[in-house]
Amino acid sequence: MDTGDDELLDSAFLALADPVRRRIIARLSRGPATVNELAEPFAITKQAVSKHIQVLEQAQLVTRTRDAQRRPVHLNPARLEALTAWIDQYRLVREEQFRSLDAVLRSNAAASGKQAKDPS
Amino acid sequence: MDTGDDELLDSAFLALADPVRRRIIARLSRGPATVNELAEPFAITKQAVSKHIQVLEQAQLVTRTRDAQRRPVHLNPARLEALTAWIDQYRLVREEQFRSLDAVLRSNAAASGKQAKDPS
DNA sequence: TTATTGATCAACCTTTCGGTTGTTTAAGGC
DNA sequence: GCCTTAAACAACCGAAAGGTTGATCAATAA
Repeated sequence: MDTGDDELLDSAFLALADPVRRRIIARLSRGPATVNELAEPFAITKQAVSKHIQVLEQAQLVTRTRDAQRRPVHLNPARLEALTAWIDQYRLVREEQFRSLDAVLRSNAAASGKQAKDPS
Repeated sequence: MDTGDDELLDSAFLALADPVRRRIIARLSRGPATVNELAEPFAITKQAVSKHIQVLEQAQLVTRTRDAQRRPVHLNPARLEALTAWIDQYRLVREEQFRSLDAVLRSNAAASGKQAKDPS
């Protein structure tokens, strides 16, 4: 389960590490779209866009449904949430430590009766 | 400014798309560490770990200070926050639309007087 | 000064990524 | 049936990623 998580995080963060794919995500946040629609704003071939979508799909950031010969792409917000959850797990720990350190510094300054390194 | 943002997002998401670098982030969330300390748990060379840290540094996810001959690495929570901000920007939009769609479906079901596709 | 320790630099190798062109599949429209 | 359209598949190419080994630099300790 650990390794599976790892691979999902690998592929998801890698998927977001490309401006084309981030713009696709941005577009899909306003609703589903087909490959042709998604490819339209870009100066690259439709095949290249199709590959980008495959990367997003493998990361489970998007899913595809069938609608006649069209294959609309949908955003999967749950996977995006998993990424923010991972980041916040460590970001918040560190920020809390900053606050604690700050508190210690203030406490020491008060106990010593001298001014701390406060630039004011 | 836009392109700069793009490149920062590129490098930051790419930096997180590797299990070694994510473990380094996890370690640094508990406090600064040197390259040797960071390299210890891994089965790869110190040089490889040094490269990983350079990737994190270029993405501004970590910074380095000088302490005699040691060069401790520090986590930069602000950059992590920028990533969650980017993700949430689109995740929340989409989730709100889901709620709206749900409301429309419920409304239509009520107006038609027939049962909706409610599985209950 | 010399040796030691912590860390980077440099070259090289293999794999993967982003892109192309060209071909095939699948579903509708006529 | 045939033709058009949406999209995937396949082979290929250049650039970059992740790893190695070996040499170098910078700061301390002897």
